[in-house]
Amino acid sequence: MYTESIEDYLKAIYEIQKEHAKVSTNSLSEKLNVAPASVTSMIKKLSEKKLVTHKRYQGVKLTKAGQKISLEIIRHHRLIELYLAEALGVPWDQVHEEAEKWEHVLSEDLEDRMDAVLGYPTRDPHGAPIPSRDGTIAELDSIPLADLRSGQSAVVAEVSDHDPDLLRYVGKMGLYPKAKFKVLSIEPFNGPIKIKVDGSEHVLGSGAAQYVFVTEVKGSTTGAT
Amino acid sequence: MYTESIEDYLKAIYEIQKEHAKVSTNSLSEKLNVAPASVTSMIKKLSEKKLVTHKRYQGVKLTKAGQKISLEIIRHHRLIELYLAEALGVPWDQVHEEAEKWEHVLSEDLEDRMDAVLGYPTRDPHGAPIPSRDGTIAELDSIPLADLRSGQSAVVAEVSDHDPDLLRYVGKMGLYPKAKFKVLSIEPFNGPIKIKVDGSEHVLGSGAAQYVFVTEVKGSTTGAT
DNA sequence: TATCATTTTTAGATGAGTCTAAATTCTATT
DNA sequence: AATAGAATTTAGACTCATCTAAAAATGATA
Repeated sequence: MYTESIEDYLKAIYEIQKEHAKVSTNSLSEKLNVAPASVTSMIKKLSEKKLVTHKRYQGVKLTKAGQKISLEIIRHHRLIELYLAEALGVPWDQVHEEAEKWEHVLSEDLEDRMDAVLGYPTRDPHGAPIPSRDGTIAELDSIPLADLRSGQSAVVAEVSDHDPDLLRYVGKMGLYPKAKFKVLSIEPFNGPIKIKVDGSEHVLGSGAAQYVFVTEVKGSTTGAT
Repeated sequence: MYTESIEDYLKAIYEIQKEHAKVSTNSLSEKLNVAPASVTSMIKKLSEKKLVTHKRYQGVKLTKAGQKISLEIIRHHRLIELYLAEALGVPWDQVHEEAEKWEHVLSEDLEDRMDAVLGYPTRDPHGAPIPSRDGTIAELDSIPLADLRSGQSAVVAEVSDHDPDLLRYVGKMGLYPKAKFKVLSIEPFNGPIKIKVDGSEHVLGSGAAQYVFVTEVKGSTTGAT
């Protein structure tokens, strides 16, 4: 077993790697809320344990072994989130925080039991894919809502869980995973976006729209500038 | 919030205090699997935080504040045990280990949700009382099964959860909390005990019978020597 | 291409919790 | 009451993860 701290680093590296290719000391420092010097010394340790590869001043990259562990933690995290939401009615903006602590102490046996009770799910409450036990993960092919055009309709695939306020904000509009909606208008220069979800209209700031990812985009691409 | 280690010490002190009045450095050392010197230094810290009182060479005692915290942890522990058994079907010999880790990271909100789902229970799967939120606990008035006499019948109140093997052993005989049974014979000098539970007979070593606590004792006290 | 701001690393310290070995205090027995 | 053996505490060291301050490397631009 690895320490909680090591698990947190590996998870953070995986998440940054998914978006940025370069996983810098600074990005980890920000994500984990620790000083850059602390990151450097942890990187040294992870590197010795062959969980990451590291070239000085060039960022880190997970090894096979490192990725396996990070996906195990992410599996724990997302199964827990879904379990809390489904079985105990915890609101989707609170499940992340709870899972953040529990994920490090969940046994494999309990993981399996939760998985079974949930019916072997593939998505967490925010739409993020749940890695399988053997370490495969179905990453989504989705785009930010902010990139849509007027007149297009789409389906919510995933909402970033990094900020509870964001989740409450878009939740009030009904923008949960699998929700269908239509873009009525979208203003230029990152202006507000008017959408129709389940019969009712809402206006959404572009900041939030960056963090709502959608699929099944249909309709005119020429509606607005 | 206190560290996991502090919580473990407080819980251990509570548990020893319940049986032994003197909570010695050595008893803590054994219960927590740490060196006696480590206990001494932790006692110093707990004492500074006013969670225990301590006279050198004379053992420790929980303060009001210390007891409150230890009961909160025990509440977490026992609610989790019951939840795991009821909601996820975890066998009663495994719930302790799982709860031991989870108890330290359980939020108050989740505690409340589990409490409600379980219907505000008063006993964990081993029959131990669950402290209330405000820190009251209904300690049981029970005696070890080993102290019974031939011919007496009684009801299982609680089984010690300190050893999973013990739980599996007595579980095979049906000696769960609330089970009624009758002592058919009991041999002297800590000999084997023959009992009848739910229609079938079993023989039980006195070692195990020390850790099974019973109430509602009825019948002859004069049956055996 | 030389310089300067940014990023990263090194050096050294800190706090938490643990350990071993040695000293001290207590207690039971003669 | 003296003393042997057990329990407890002190002293000093270790690991883990972090920090701050300072040095070094990078790379962007004038």
